[in-house]
Amino acid sequence: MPELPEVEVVKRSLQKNIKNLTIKKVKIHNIKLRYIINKNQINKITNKKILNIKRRSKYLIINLSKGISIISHLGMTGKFIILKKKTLKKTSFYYDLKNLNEKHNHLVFFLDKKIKLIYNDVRKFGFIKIVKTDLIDSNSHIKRLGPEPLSSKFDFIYFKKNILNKKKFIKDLLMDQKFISGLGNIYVNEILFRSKLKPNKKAQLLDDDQISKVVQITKRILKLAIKKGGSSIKDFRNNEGEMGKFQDKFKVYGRNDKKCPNTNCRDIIKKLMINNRSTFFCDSCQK
DNA sequence: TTCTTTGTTCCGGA
DNA sequence: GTCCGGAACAAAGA
Repeated sequence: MPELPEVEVVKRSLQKNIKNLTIKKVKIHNIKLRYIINKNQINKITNKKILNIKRRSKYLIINLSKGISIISHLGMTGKFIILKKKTLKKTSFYYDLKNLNEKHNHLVFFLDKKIKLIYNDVRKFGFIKIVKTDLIDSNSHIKRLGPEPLSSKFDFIYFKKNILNKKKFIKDLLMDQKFISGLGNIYVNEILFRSKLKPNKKAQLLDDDQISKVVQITKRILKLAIKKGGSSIKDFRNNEGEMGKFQDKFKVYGRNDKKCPNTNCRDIIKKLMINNRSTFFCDSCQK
């Protein structure tokens, strides 16, 4: 489930592998992703050079020549896979390819040097949109996004200013992309455990120390997760078919009924639904 | 057949 | 007008 760190890992991998290549041809196997892809959109990106790959929140932005860009969201199970003749021989990647169900390869981009970029998405909640580069900031997906958690805009002062009168639970606030963009259910559960905050604590009740802590922990966890190559819960893989390693660092996510990882605590991790999302926490360690 | 999974959007009520 | 919670939606596997 790609959240900010996973999308960042994908971005870096795309930068390494497909930057400066030209899209020669695009084959659509399935037009029905989150939004329907039409032939006209595909025509706009053929014979364009890939200038840069960026990330905003959980969105990938691929800048092409002639002022055209691709905005993509991976949804739950979206993956970009880079296929080179050379990489086929690497065992880990080859293994992964064999296990990849080809019927979920919805788009194939044929690039220079016989490199193929495949968009594979089992659930089809992800999307690809073609937009003019100078209209990205005003795009409906992008324009309402709050600050990037790793930017200097997300700090103690911003947090404190924006929780006044916030009756939301702290968990819902961290999930709110208008407040802070890029976090999803998994990382929010982990951030709250490490910040020692109950998910259903009202945001406006956080004191200064708690605000400092949650800001600091958020940045630290995201940086570490990026360094570890993201998290592979079910099927996240980077472009080269490799798993992330951050899931080994999970302290609460998916660990309901198991012992709290804090050595001096004897409680077990509880699971409850908040806003229809699985929420994992330790009743003793989180206040 | 039903349940679960996710991020986003929409709607009704406060 | 704004805020908030809940539900709907997309698809498929268990």
